[in-house]
Amino acid sequence: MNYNFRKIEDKWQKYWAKNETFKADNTAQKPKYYVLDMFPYPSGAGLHVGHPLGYIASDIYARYKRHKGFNVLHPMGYDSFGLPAEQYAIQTGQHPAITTAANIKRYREQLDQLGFSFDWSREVQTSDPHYYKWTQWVFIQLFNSWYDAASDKAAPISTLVSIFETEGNQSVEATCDEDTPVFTAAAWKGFSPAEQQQILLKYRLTYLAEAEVNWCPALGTVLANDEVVNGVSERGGHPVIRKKMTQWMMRITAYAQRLLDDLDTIDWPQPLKDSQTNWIGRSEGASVTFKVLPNAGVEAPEITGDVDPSSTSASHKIEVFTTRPDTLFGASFMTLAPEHDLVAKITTPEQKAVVDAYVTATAKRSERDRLSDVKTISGVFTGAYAEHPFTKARIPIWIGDYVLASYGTGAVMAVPCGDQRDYDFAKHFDIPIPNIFEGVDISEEAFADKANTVIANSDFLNGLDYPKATRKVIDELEKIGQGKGKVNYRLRDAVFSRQRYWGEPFPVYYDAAGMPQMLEERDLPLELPEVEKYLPTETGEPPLGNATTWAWDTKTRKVVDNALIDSTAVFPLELNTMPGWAGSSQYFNRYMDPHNAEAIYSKEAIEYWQDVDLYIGGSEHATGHLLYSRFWQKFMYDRGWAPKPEFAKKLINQGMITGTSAFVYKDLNKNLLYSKGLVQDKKVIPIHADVALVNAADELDIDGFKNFRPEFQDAEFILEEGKYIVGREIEKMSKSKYNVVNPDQICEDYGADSLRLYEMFLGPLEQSKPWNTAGITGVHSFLKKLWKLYQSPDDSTPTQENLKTLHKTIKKVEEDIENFSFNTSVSTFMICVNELTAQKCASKAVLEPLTILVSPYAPHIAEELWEKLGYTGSITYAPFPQFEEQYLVESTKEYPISFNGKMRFTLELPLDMDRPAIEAAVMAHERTAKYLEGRTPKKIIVVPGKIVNIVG
RNA sequence: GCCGAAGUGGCGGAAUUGGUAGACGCGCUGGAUUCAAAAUCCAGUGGUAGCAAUACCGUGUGGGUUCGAUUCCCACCUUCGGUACCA
Repeated sequence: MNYNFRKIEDKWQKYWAKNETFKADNTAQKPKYYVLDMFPYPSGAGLHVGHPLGYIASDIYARYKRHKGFNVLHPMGYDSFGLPAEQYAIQTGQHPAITTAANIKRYREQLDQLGFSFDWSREVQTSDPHYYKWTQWVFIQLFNSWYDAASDKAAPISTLVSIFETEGNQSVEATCDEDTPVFTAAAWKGFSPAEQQQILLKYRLTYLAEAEVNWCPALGTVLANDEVVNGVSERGGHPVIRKKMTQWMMRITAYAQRLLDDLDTIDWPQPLKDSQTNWIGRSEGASVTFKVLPNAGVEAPEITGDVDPSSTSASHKIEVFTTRPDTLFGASFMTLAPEHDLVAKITTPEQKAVVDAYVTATAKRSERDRLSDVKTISGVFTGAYAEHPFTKARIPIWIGDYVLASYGTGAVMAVPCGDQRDYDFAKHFDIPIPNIFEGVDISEEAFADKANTVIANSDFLNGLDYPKATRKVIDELEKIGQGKGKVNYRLRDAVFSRQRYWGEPFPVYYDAAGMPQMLEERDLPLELPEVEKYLPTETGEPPLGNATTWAWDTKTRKVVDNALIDSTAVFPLELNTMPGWAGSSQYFNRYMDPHNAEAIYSKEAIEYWQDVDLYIGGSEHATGHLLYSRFWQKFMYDRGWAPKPEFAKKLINQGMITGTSAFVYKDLNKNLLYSKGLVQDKKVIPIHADVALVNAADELDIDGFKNFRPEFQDAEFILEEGKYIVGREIEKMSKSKYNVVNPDQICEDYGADSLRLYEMFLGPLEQSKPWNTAGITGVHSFLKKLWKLYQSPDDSTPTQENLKTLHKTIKKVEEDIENFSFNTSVSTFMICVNELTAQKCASKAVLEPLTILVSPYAPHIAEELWEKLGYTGSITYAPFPQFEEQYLVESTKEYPISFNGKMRFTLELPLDMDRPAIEAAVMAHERTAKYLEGRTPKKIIVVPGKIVNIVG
């Protein structure tokens, strides 16, 4: 009987579905193990062979853990809100829900075909109101929380209000907006409700702010920093400009230090940790305040109200952040970012024209221009001067676009002798460069070597090194109240608003005072309204501005027609929607109890499952999803809703499977296509050919190609040896590059088990590697051999040889699975089957454990063979075989021999090796012998002619 | 520029803590089977020299440590990923 993989796979997939074989139990007594894949965005293109790589790996591990006696949670779902469905809707008018549902259906078919052991009863979809009800719920909890820096955790906003009522905010340590005024309890009570709300907004973990954002005109939306790549949008590559807008923000900066510290507690890949560390960008230094000297013609400082007595001081102040406070005496000028608030206030009338021109010119330049053009030095003098905190020297204040408004305070104290950018700026504008380093020549470039710094010409810092000088200068600055030690982070609060339709609506309406009000938990979910157009409105409002029924009636607690808005009982709802990462920041916890309608998940469920034990997904989410999720989890932990401050103990990044694109070469001017070998140095344009039209020998199917690209119907093909040979190049697998290999066809030709084995066999899980279907015959013939081995299983006693082969395999496969080296274990299987076939082994005592070993990798055939061996039911929970070393050691023996009549040592060597051969081997290695003289090694392992191992 | 990963046959890739480099698979060569092909099975396959046994050379380059280095150290080259005027 032949190996009929189609019949077998179909049979067992139906069996698993019918018996709910992989359904996880929330109350089992077994130890738990949670294996999670990053859930996919269901795109219209379906899966290609690269997508399932991580799913296969996690499935192998999940099945392995089941064999090891764990209660395994292995769920799957869809991150189904997103831009492509919306763009498709804009083009076709088709509702995104419809396209999304169709795509999900297709994904599910493809996933089922591969035989994954997902517990589909726990499926979630982020665009399902039953799911996003809880995304909205978390948002409300964030709104109702503040960050108590004293206890270093999030707390309910009500605790903050009671502090305000009893003692004002003077002693409150919180992570809040920089412009938060200081007030007393009495002042607090005197504020109107709207004013109180305004102040609380400065403390909430999610808040509204006028923020400079990445605005993408082509997409009509705001993008987060990680969605902008090289100044253009990650999706579509459209230009992005800076724009000020009122946006919902997430106060992730409150968690910067904890996000950094807790990286040490999780087993994640070092490169990924490095990029998070980099992204958070902690730097230690000091903040220093410079007074701006009064100057004729400079506008008088504004009095910003009576809440903050400190702001009524006589002059403007510039606060800077520096990592080199020790070089304070080398500061010879200051530079402000062109966008800095003070620029307009301190510029002298004489300088006003040039400054304004510079500011306007900079604003016009896109972020991309500014980045690509880092060499040009530009800037202008404001005419104003600041006062050095210690020397009281007059320091000119410049503006320059090398200073970024978004980092630190948007202002720097420029120390040209110690910083190359300051140095270049000073040289360019002829600003003095005082030297404050002992024994260092700064005539050519700045001296930035902290480790070898000795300070000079710096009053009380003279002779000190970097650490000492830093400590001293911070002490002195604190004494005069003009600075303090400070830790600065590059991490910015995350913009949480998107001007899109296909996302979670905010559970927010705006009251008569324009203040945001949250819906209550019982009002959720607030479902997306229907709109006629998915584009932004003509007035630039988000797509939800097109909805006619999008107002909140506070009496009936229902969404009502916009016409009913009266600002007493009926109010407008928020028009923005949440970004893509909202839905993916808690899904791993929701899987624990996905159908709970009363809570995001039950306490029992999360107490049982705790956290993800193994998370597998791509490294492209390093500074997006994986950072935001850690933030949400920490928040949930602070507020007592999650038992662990980190959601995933171990994470593996699977590598990308790249495609091997094929190219034809068109003559630059003529409708001529050259075979690859004939191109040489002719001027040609490479054009993608569909890889399906090329055979394994890189030969193009010319007729097929003419159908594929009708514009070459009449083209002349210049052949070599009667063939048209294409060029090859490794590229990302993508529809537009015509290099996509589809798993359906492979399942059809070779079966899912072959595909699973082959994807693992291709190479190390974490490496990126090119797809090449040719090699799949190797693993496929392994399955056929395996099948043959089971044709007449008997009850015979296994031979020593059989047992050796088996236990060698158990040992290696178990080690490989634990190390995620799935590629080498597939090789081990092949060797095992070849050996057993040669040994003519038919013993059930060997075949039974072998079936269990293979089952995580090739589950369908394993189930079928399991049945052939006479077992009923699924192999899924059969105990993983135990490795026993006794079956491996039979072929070596230890010999005590003497060498040179002086030393005694022991050899471990094959039985068939004679003594003269051993001695000849040792003699041949004089240098080794010399090394051995005077020593007493425990054991020497020798093969003819060479020493393999010396122990002791 | 900075941070990280990686360079091994024609190809994908193996190689426990330093211990027979190239496992396993693809491809290729020869053979068996076949009217023929597919499929299957057997043998060979890093390079150079040799009929052969065998010898020498071989893990990006140049050094170093070691009885012994793909593995450890230093310098450099190349490729890929991340990040970028971060004060």
